[in-house]
Amino acid sequence: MSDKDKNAAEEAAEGKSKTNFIEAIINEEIKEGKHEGRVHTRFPPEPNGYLHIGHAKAICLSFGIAQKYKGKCNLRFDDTNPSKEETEYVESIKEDVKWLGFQWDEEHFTSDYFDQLYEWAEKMILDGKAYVDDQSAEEIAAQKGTPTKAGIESPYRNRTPEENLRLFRDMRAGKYKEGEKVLRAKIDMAAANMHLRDPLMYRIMHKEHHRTADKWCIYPMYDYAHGQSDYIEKITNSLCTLEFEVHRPLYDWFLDQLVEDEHYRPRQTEFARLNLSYTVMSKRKLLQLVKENYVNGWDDPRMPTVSGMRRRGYTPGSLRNFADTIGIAKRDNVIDVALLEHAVREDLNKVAPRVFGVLDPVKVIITNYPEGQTEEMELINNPEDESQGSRKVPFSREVFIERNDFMVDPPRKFFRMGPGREVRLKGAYIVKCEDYKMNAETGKIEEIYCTYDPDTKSGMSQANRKVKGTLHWVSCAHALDAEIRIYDRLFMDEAPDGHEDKDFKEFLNPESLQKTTAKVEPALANAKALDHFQFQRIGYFNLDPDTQKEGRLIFNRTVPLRDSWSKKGK
RNA sequence: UGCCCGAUGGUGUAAUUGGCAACACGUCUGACUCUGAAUCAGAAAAGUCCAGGUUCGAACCCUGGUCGGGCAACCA
Repeated sequence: MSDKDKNAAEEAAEGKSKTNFIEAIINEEIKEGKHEGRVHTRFPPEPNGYLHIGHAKAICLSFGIAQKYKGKCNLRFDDTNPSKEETEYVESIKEDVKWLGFQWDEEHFTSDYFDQLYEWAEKMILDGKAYVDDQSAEEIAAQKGTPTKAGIESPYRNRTPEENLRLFRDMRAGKYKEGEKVLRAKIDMAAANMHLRDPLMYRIMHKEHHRTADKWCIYPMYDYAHGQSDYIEKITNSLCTLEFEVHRPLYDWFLDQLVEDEHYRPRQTEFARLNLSYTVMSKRKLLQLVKENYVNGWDDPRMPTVSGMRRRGYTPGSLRNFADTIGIAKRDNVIDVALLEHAVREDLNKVAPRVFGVLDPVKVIITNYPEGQTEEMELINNPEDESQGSRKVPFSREVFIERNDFMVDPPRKFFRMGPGREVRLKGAYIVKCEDYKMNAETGKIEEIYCTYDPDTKSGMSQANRKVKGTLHWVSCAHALDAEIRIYDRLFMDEAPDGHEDKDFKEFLNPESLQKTTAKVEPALANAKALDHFQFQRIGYFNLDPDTQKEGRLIFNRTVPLRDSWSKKGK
């Protein structure tokens, strides 16, 4: 654990951070002496996909609460549906949780509890609380009624416990086909809460389970498994998202039937899930993007997955800060991605070295600089961290600058180059734009002609002269060509998330991934590959995305014109 | 026309649980800058969905509305 983490934990323990409503509930429980002040949470993903930024919020919450109260937090894989779950996902989830900076106290699988759950099911059958239904899924659905109309009881509802037990054991023994029989809880077909209308507890699935293989052919449903798993693990606070709110009465009902030690009864509390603007987080849709090759895998840098964001250069700390900033509440929310991007910039600015690279080069010729001369300019690697030192960058008569760092007719607050203007080439000289060559047909700038002031080299007497702005540059003679993948937002507009069936792929940004040849400084010669990300206001480079261990570089500004400039004119 | 939940500046969250509505992001203005659009200084912006009620006092409690979300998978 880093010092920073420690401080955060201590601060939280001392109650310096703001308290959310869940902490208020826990404080109340502690005051009442519930669980003897013990706090034990859990993060229970289904291993059917990769974790995304929404999960990161949930992880920070459950693990964060445990840290704050010096309690425990378990990682539990909710693997009750073998048709969707895979070991690949289990591994990625563990990796992502660790990367986020959390270590779970216990690791479990719901499948570890299949025996116990089965035993409890038999008990419920014997108690007359559960029965085997022979009807089809369609028939059961039809009998369920609607939110405004009560359901009707199954003709099999009143079988004797003995018969139910025999049938249930036969189900387990594999005597029936999928869909032929199910086990249902006997609650109330007229309940106002649809989830209480004799919900399914077990269904038959002749499927290989990623952990129990073919041991079972009946699998428990989420509602039957979750509360009991919490109970088994002695979870005190079971935190989940809002859509499970209507499940809580059922969660409690099952516990009512089975809890023997009230002391260990867990409590479910719901919070609002994260919604991010311009971001699709539905696992189903992310899976579709992967399967249909719209992206290059779950960890494609454009994906909102934890692994994608890792490749994109987000730091664990920035994600935790983000989670902390958005807080926890029960009301639906949509967070602007700008807030997330702000969190990375804040973090990256402190750690990432700066380099020169020109994505869209225009040649600048310094007409009064001696031909063939080269100077080594000393550049600070990170203005926010002296310990990162400096490097030498060669300078010569012809340099590339960014195309959008020059405007023929600059608006009021444009501090970069324009005809007749002086700007500083960062770490080198002040230059003045004397002339430029424009393609008459396309209006494209082809070359810019400048003169330099030899007395203004960084560190020299005249170096402090005020100029409009500062530009990054790369010497033409020394520039390296770098194949760069430029990543931008995956979705341009608000694509429908969740279960809406509109084709969200229509909202994909066709230019979310572009390849270009940029001019970069020689120091990047050993970079294996460069991925460039547009974080709204800074360009960010990830060196060597394969190992993900190498550099975090900030390419000196690659910001497009601000809207407000064009609005205001000059 | 059922049940459950929610509603506080543009956005998101607070408000010592009934006691001066605060913080962050964003926006705007100015300053500064060898690019961090960072930083610094300042400003605008809600009177807490509406209508009643209780109270010395209500964002908070009560009643009735309005609006928004969720719930009818052999998914989780």
